[in-house]
Amino acid sequence: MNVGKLTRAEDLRRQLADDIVRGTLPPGSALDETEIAQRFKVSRTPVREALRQLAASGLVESRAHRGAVVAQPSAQRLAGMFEAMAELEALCAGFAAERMPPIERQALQATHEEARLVSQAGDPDRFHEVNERFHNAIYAGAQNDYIAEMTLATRVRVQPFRRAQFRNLGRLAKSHAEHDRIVLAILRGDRNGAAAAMRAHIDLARDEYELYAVSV
Amino acid sequence: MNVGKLTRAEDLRRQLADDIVRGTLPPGSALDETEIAQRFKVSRTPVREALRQLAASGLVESRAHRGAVVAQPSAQRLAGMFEAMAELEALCAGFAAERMPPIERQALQATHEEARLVSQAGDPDRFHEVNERFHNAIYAGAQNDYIAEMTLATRVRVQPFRRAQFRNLGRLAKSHAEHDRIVLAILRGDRNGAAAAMRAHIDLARDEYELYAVSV
DNA sequence: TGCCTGGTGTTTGCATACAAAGGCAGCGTT
DNA sequence: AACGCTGCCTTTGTATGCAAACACCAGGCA
Repeated sequence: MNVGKLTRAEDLRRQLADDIVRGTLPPGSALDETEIAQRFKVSRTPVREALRQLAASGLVESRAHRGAVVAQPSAQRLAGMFEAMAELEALCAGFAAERMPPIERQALQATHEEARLVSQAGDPDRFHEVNERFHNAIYAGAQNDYIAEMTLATRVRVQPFRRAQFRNLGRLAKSHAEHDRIVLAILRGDRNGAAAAMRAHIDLARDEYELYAVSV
Repeated sequence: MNVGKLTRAEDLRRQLADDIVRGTLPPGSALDETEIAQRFKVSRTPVREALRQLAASGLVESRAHRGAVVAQPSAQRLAGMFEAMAELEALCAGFAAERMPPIERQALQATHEEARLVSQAGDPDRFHEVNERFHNAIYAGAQNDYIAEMTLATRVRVQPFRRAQFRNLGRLAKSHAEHDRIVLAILRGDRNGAAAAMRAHIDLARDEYELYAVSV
């Protein structure tokens, strides 16, 4: 159960965060301390600590004496989170265009190429994984760990609301075409171009989400 | 002791965060659970919860079985935090230029005017307070709560390292002159101008910090 | 009939006791 | 004399029990 050197609370935190991000625990789900404790065969203490940390990171909302639920932001707040993500990712892309060392540029190109193959194969889950690596490579390329962490955290918090995104047919190919423009701009050191291309990419992803959301 | 409706853990979190931000607990200070519990006359449980939350917010660092200390970022990471702050504040200022409703614009002007008087009076503590209100008004003006929170959180995390900033002589007057350019750009709806002015303002504040830091 | 009030039940918040993991010091060995 | 090992001690991690707060329901009063 508690493998390795991880503490139980840390283990729970990861597990719950994963369930939230992957959609197993959809927004609004109640998180009962006792129930979780029994399910994971631990006492309430580490469960409480895990929930506190998740609340601090924004994935769950908890109010005193009234329990915790998976965060369910308003439409307005969600729009704000998408906007923040667009700006942060654009910032990372812009910095990456200026600062990314040659080796990382090559790795980015390789990941991008890998994504092309996967998108042609039409495998949504695998594309999702490569897509994450692609964006992470750009965060790292910005050469600013603090900004990279903020950007990743925002992506994680938005993730529960863009689940079935790549299920949607031509999205894979379109996404890859947008990535293409981003990569070219970064490789040619064009900060403004990279930022603009990334902003456009995220905005399109948001639009896809909205199309999906209204149809649910 | 536990006045109002606040829970003990929440109370402790605020108190400790305040002590860290105000410099009472300088970076690197050890945070012993038992010692804090005795000092505040509570058990270790709420102390642990408070420390966990502070760790999640980045103000303290804690490693399993090895205790918690007030966060002490490397010079490189601190530089990254300053850069992030500059970009986030610039983003807020740019959005504010486009989106701020008339009433908030008037309030911003009023705060700015108040700061002028205080800077002429040469009262560092009071200027610090008005300065915070000024920046908060711009965060709010961006009309995006998520971005506003991120920006404020970054400011808070950097705060322990810019303490004695306004002690330094002519900094008050210079700061107010920079604010002037920011306010003018926002009022004329000049997004790029506002962002650029704010970025310059934060960069100068960072430079002042570096001057101060090397002399310690 | 509708609203307020009081009681009860369920859930969270806190305290205390115990377990376990690291760090350190002292001793022995090389 | 220096290095490594072992055992203790300090500190954190977890469990459990109790207290307190909120929500819901029932009963009475307007």
